[in-house]
Amino acid sequence: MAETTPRPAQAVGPADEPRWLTADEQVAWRSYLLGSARLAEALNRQLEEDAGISLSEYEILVRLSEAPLRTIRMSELAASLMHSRSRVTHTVTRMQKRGLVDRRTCLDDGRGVNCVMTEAGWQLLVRSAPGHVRAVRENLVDLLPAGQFAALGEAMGAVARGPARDASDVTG
Amino acid sequence: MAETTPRPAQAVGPADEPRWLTADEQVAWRSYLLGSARLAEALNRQLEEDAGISLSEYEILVRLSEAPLRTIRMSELAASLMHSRSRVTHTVTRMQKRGLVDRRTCLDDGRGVNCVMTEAGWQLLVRSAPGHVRAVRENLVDLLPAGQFAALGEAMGAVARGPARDASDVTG
DNA sequence: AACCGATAGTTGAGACTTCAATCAAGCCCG
DNA sequence: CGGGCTTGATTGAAGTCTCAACTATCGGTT
Repeated sequence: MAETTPRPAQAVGPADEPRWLTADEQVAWRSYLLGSARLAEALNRQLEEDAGISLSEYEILVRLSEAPLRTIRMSELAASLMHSRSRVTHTVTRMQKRGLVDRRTCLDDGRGVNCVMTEAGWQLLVRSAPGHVRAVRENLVDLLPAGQFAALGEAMGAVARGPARDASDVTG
Repeated sequence: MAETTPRPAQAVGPADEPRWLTADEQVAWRSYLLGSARLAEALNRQLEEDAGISLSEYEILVRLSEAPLRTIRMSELAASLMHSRSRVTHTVTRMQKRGLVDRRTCLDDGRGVNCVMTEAGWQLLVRSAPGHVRAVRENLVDLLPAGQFAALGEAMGAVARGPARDASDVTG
């Protein structure tokens, strides 16, 4: 077992010795990498085949469907999805060409742009939601006992919040 | 709360009524989506800045570093990463241009191609591993109590294995 | 030996994302 | 009012991934 160890540099200066992952942590981490890859793949494939949209486009439709007037500003859309502004711009442009969303100028802020879901977008969401939910169940929720799924949600919530940024961080 | 519900079609035919996610499941699922997006983003950024490679390239280097003769066949590489063959072909081509890996024809199978890590690839892995591990800790492992991280690993292992495919599945 | 379906890998086009540069509008301060 | 900084959004180029089509080899069959 010693020879093929993944740790490139076993002996490092004691001062800044990196804290390698333990064997158990390695296993968990690789499971995460494989599981998340597999899950993303499955969900994207299902949506693409059944509705002709990607998971990010679906997520945009969901956010819009929940918003008052089915309208959200571009930057809020980006923030709520943890996507870059540029990414949302491109994605919304493509969706707009397909008639799923529209752009409106933002009245109270000349810089802002509102993204509005069209009726066609709504219809597409209605049609694709059941299949998507089924895929989420088959590939995630129903694979785990309820408690374990809830725990996973908790954990990933902490990950989404990210490392606590205290004042000593060099943020600027 | 009723009006902005994300469920497009509340009333569906009772026969094939979709099993929507419960409110709790919704929260957990969205935490997953946000957390995984944030984590992938953080790890990719760190590797790109500090080592000039992406997470998938890093993973390829790790797999190679663990293999006998630091050599793996393309298709095994693809399988072990849950990536498509095509994706691995493209990625390896780029890495080869940068001198991180090399291709060798496979002696025992004329169709096969072996991917070999070069010394430069090994050196790059050695240099970048500490920073990457630190990022994994900061953005995932150290955010969770040890037991919770282990549980997450368990859960994602089940996800990686995927839905049990019994004989009644139409797989062919 | 010639065939045929399955497997390994590549290729190129199109779709998607990232990054840096740009533009426009808001905000603050003297 | 008139800078100058910050924020919101877009653009285009470069990089990456997916998908379908293609080539080549292997294995089993006759």
